[in-house]
Amino acid sequence: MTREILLPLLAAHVLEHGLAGLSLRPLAAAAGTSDRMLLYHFGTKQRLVADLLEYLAARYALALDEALPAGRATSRAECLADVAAATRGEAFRPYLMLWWQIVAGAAQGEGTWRAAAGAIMGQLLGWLEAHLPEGDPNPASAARHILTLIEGAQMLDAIGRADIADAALAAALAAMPRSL
Amino acid sequence: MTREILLPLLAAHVLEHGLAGLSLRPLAAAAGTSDRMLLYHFGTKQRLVADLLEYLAARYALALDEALPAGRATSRAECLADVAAATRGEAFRPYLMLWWQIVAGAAQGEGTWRAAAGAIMGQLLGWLEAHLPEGDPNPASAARHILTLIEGAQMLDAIGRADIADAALAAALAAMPRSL
DNA sequence: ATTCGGTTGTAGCGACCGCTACATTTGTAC
DNA sequence: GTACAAATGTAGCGGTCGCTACAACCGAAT
Repeated sequence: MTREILLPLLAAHVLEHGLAGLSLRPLAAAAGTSDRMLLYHFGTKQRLVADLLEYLAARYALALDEALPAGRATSRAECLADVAAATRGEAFRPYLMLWWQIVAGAAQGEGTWRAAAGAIMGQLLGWLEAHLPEGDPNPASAARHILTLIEGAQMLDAIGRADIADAALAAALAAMPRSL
Repeated sequence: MTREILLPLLAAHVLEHGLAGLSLRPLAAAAGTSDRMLLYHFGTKQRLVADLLEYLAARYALALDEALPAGRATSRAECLADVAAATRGEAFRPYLMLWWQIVAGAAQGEGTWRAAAGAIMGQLLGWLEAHLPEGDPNPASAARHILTLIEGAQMLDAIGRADIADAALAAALAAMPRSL
């Protein structure tokens, strides 16, 4: 049972139960092994979590690529609407539950988590820039604007105030000229 | 040493060290008492945290009222700029560090935290609606829009990507007509 | 002076934590 | 078949956790 076989099983457990109170023995049991073997493969709980974070970030990027439409949007507004529709669905809830724990860890100043969070945001930013309309005069600025709106909306979703997020995205869409 | 005297001391420790790995013995030591007495006063760690959360939310609301300008803004853009300036400063960093842990807890489905998070967002929303210009045709919508932008920006601040937040707010400001 | 309820200290329970020492099994190369 | 390294099981270490039993202290009412 190598690390590569282990990682998806560990990821499944973490996606269901979160990273907050993660402890080796239940995690190992969920993967059909023992704490002893997790430490044998990863050396340390800290490194296990770091590796798991990296693996989960890659999986999240993959899930994004599947869920998001392939071509370019025809306007900034459509781009925002597409990303909102794709990432605010039920399918992404486990990832987002984890995401807010990563943000919390990063806010606390922990380097590993800050790096993971920055990488994930960078990836999303790259996707946004690549999917804005060809003719957009300032895709970098538009992508950052959209990303910030999406993340604010997702936070409000997470705390059970999706109503605020809905209204906000509607207002933002209304303020974005369809011609762009 | 009553609960009312204890709460500010506990809050200070939590603002510095976070809620994530909170344990009674160091917390008690920071307040000059013992785990034994914390449980005597609060009954249970769970209720202690709930009371502390309520106290911190009140303190945060107070800090907001101090930091935010008193009168109405003259435009949606000014309103956004005012709130961004007030809440993205160094003074609010401890509160925001805590905030993302509350969000993470709420995302995990924990009721107490979700309630606290919803209350805090409700308060901020109320302030925003009250400080938009008199003539705003849809203050409810504008407040939700601004709130979402602010929260997205604060998340990006928290993970060390304030650059994205800056660009996003600049773009959002540019898209908000000064005439509103 | 005594009683008594509210407050505090001491000590420790049982559970879980990350991690490790040690022995054993297993697979493989000779 | 044997030797050897990788993989795994067993058991437990030292530590921290939330929480509690018990006794002592204290101030006020009688």
